[in-house]
Parts: sequence; structure tokens; C-alpha cells
Amino acid sequence: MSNISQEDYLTAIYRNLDEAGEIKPNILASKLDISNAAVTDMLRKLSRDGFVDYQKYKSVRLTNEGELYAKNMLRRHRLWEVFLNQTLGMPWDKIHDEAEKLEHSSSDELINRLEKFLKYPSIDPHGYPIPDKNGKIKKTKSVKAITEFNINDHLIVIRVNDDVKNLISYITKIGITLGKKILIKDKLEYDSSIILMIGNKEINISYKIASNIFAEKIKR
Amino acid sequence: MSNISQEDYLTAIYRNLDEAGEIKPNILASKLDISNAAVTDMLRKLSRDGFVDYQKYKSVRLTNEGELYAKNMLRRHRLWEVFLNQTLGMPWDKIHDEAEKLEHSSSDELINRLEKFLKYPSIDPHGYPIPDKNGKIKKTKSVKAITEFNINDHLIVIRVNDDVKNLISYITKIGITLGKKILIKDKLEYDSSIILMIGNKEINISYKIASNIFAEKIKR
DNA sequence: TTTAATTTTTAAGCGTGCTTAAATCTATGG
DNA sequence: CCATAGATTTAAGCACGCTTAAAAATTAAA
Repeated sequence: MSNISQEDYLTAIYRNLDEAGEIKPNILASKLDISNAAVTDMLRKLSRDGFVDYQKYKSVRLTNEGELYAKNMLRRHRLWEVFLNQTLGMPWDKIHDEAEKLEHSSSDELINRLEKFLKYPSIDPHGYPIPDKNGKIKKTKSVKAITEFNINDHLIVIRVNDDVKNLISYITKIGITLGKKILIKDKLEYDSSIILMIGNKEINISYKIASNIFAEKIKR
Repeated sequence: MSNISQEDYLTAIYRNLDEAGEIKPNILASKLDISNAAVTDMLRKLSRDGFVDYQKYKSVRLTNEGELYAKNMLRRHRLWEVFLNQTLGMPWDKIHDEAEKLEHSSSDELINRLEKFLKYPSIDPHGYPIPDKNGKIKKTKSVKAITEFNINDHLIVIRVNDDVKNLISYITKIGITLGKKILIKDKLEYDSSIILMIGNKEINISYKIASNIFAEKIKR
């Protein structure tokens, strides 16, 4: 069994795997906002406990057990987010941090009952899919960041990354929510920033922010 | 601010104060199931942080701040218990342990919203009153353990101590729930045990167990 | 390919919260 | 009032999860 800190590592690893299914220790350190040395330490423990495959100076990957554990953490996190937002009416930009605490304090039985109470939701309030109790994640149609669309594309927002500090707050402030329709007005060569029409407002967002907002093309 | 361990100490202190409003370190140690030495250590920290009044070799008492904190923990615990039992249908004997984890992972905002969702319940599933957001606890009419009643008294169970390991499990097994009507059939001199009629079954329970079940007298 | 930059690990240290064992203090009863 | 039993504190030690600084390995660039 694993504790809070280990659970955070497993989740962070899973969420940040590269195309090869690995992550470098320093990336992990920056995601978790801790030193590289601390990561080295913990990776040895996670390896000892069978959650990761790890060799000195190499990238890490999750074992089957580690992956299952990580997906279970996502399940807990996302179900709590649905509860907080939908049942308790907690605002969009507060639920992530709150769920981050609750996810470490809930038995599987509690989570299964919560899921039932919530009527088996398939996505969380940020648009991420909720793994089922066996760790299965429903395939979603391709999800593309808005950076990947073209000028004059009409889009509907279907996901926003909740794992970036203060991003949700900012995005809420400029009027973006799930299901919001937006238009790519322009893309600036200079800094790759994007000009969006949100309602009747024209808003310039940086490439970095745009890469954390996901959408689908719609006909207009 | 306080962390999990400190929160457990504050709750345990509050729940086990003697008539003078104090508790001796060794009592606390046994309630928390840790060594006396660990208690000494922690009491110094709690004192440093302003939650308890403590002097070497003396009993401890809570400061105003400590008492407020403890009551807020009870509030969190009991509201979670209501949610788990009433909303999610989790059985009576599992909610305490689960709530014990959740109580350390919830902001005041979450708890206030939960309270509203639950329609401001006044007692938890074990019959304990739920402090309001200012720490006020509604006065309950005198609550007496069933050891204090007499032979042939007809009683209705109004509270069961949820802080004793495995007690709720046992009590559930012999058919006691909140609101259950019972009769004191006999009290044995020898070991102070009590013979109860629960439904049409005659059950002998030890003095120790009986002292954790609380009831009111009813006419028959 | 050799050097330089970057990444990773090792080492030492710190606060937390526990342990056991020994020392010390307090309370009780003879 | 004093001995002793019991409660409490001190001391040393340990696992955890972090830090910074230094050493070592890897990677990238000239």
C-alpha cells in the first residue's frame, strides 16, 4: 500500500508520460515542484514497492500495478470533482485543489458508492474521462488543443487542463467553460499567441495557455 | 495551522476531558494508542502553537483556539458521517473510520456546503450533536448511559459511542440501532453486567459496553 | 572527440512523529 | 515522612520526505 506522497508521484507520473510511456526525473520534479534529489529518493522507494520500473540515470515507467494505482487515483479525483461541482455547487476553479485532498482519503468502497450516487458520470467538470472501477477509460474521440486548429475555425470547448496552477481561474475569468463556443480569429506568428472570439469579446491568449484548452470543430 | 496528527490529538483531548476540563497525558496516550513519550513530544508542539495549555508533569487543557479547532473537527467528522450513511448508504459500522480520514481533508467551505446539502442535520448517525460553523453545540437533554437506569426501565437508544474500536460492529450485531426500544431486564451484582431485552431476545452485555450506549426512559 | 552544460545521484542535514529504555518526578500508602 | 509504584520526561534511534551542496554520469555542442 501507498501513502499520500507516493500517490501524488504515481498520479504525476501517469499524467505526464511522454509518447514512449516514460518520464524523466527532472520533469517529474518540476511537475511536483520539488528537488531532483527528492525524486531520486522516492523513485527508489516506488521501485522497491513495485509501482515503477526504474534504473539509475534512466527515465521511469509505471509497472502494471503502478498504472492501475494511478488510474484509480484519477478516478477518485474526478469523481470527487463531479460531486463538489455538481452536488455541492462549488465553483469550477476550487474543485481541483479540494479533490486533491479528498482523493487520498477515500476507500474504494466509498468511491464506488459515490459513483453510483452521481449516476456513473463519464467525464469530470474539466472534461476528463472517469476510469471505471477496473481502471478502464472510455476512449474519447480525438481531443485537440486549440493551438492545432486554424484561423476561422469555430470550436466548442470540451476539456481544460485542471492540473496547471491558476489556469482554471484565469480561463473562467475570460469566459471559457465546458461547452463554450469560440472562434479562432487569428494566430500571431510573433509569439504564437492566439486571438479568440468568446461571445462578442476578442481575447488574446498565449500559446502556453491555449495548449491547455481542448476543443472540437463545429459547423457554423 | 495544524496537520493530521495534531488534529487527532486535539479531537482526542476534547472528547476525553475530565470533569475539570483536563486530561492526563497517559490517558491521552492510551486513547490514541501511542506511547507516553510521543504524547509529551506532541504536547510541547501543541502548546508552542497555542492549542493547549501545558506544563511539565501536569494535565493538559485546551486553549480557546484549541477548543474551537477540536469542535470544528467534530463538525467535519459528524457531517461526513451523515453524508456517508444517509446519502451514500454506507453501513453504520463503517462510517466512523471513513469519516476519520475525510475530516482531515476538507476545507471549511466544503463542509459548509455539505451541511447545506444535508439540510443542516442536528445529530450524526451515532446520535452525537453536530456543532455549527461557529462551534456552537445545541444543548441536548441529559444523556445517560444505560448503566444508570434501573431494572424494568423501558428505554429508547439515543446515542452510541462511535469512538471505541469495534463497538459499533458489536452493537449492530446484537440488534441495537438509534431509536431502538430496549428493556433493562436485570443488573448483575457480580460483574455489573446488564441483561437487556432487545425485541424478544435476552442479551447480556458487559458494564463496559453498556456504558457506551446512551438512552432515555420511555413510558411503556 | 573533447569540452561544456545538463541531469542525476550521493551526502549531510532537518522537522515530524513515532519507538524503547533509562532517568526523574509525583502521588500514595504504610 | 519515606519508600515505592506509577506517571512523565529525556535520550537515542528510526523511517519519511523534503532541502542544499557536491560529486558523478550523461548528453549536447563545438
